[in-house]
Amino acid sequence: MGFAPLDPVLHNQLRLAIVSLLVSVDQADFTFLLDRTGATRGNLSVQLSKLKEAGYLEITKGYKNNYPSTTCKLTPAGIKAFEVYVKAIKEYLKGS
Amino acid sequence: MGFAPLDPVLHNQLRLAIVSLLVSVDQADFTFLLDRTGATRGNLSVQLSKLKEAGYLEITKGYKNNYPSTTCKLTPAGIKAFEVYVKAIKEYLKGS
DNA sequence: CACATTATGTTTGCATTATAAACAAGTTTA
DNA sequence: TAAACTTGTTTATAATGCAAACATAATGTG
Repeated sequence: MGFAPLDPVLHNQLRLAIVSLLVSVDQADFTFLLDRTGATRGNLSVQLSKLKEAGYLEITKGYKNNYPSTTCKLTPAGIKAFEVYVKAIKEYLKGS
Repeated sequence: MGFAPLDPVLHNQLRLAIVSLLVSVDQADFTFLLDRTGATRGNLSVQLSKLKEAGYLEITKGYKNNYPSTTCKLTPAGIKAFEVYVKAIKEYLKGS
């Protein structure tokens, strides 16, 4: 039993944190993710775009209290990818 | 409870696989790691060097059947780092 | 009203990383 | 001896990560 490949989209600290959060809360806006992950805005913006481009999340832009607000939600593909990733990486953690 | 940072030395597919293997078998040579990880020689060589440079493993060069043989073994720091990494990444996998 | 400050993100630029191709050095086989 | 195999290292470059700089609009403040 070799090591399963790790989805490169998810094998990144910030993107993994984002997806991990979204799996739990189902939906979240930019500011929430910013707060929970501790990332910079720039990095968060970039990584959200990559997750979107991968088809793992859906981004909806709207307004909240007159301010722009970006809302993120995992797609079914995103949820599935997370599950696959979790299963795969657990193989690597044996021996722990 | 935020997300703990993930040791960048270990947060790499090949290096993690190497360390994971070494935690189990205690000691292994280049060819064994090559076979088990499926990596290319070049990549394996580079990543072993990085693990060594990080102080996570000790490399001993010798001969086996007249051929050069590189033997790898985790240092205590390497073992500790793996444990810390495992604990840290498990936080990200909640919701699975 | 004018001007600073806050809120929310995006784009850009540079340093780091990952990885395979090319190279090296020696051994076995025919 | 020449070809092929074994064991690894170095190098070149493409991809990635990340924060600084930029952009835009709303809100306070004097």
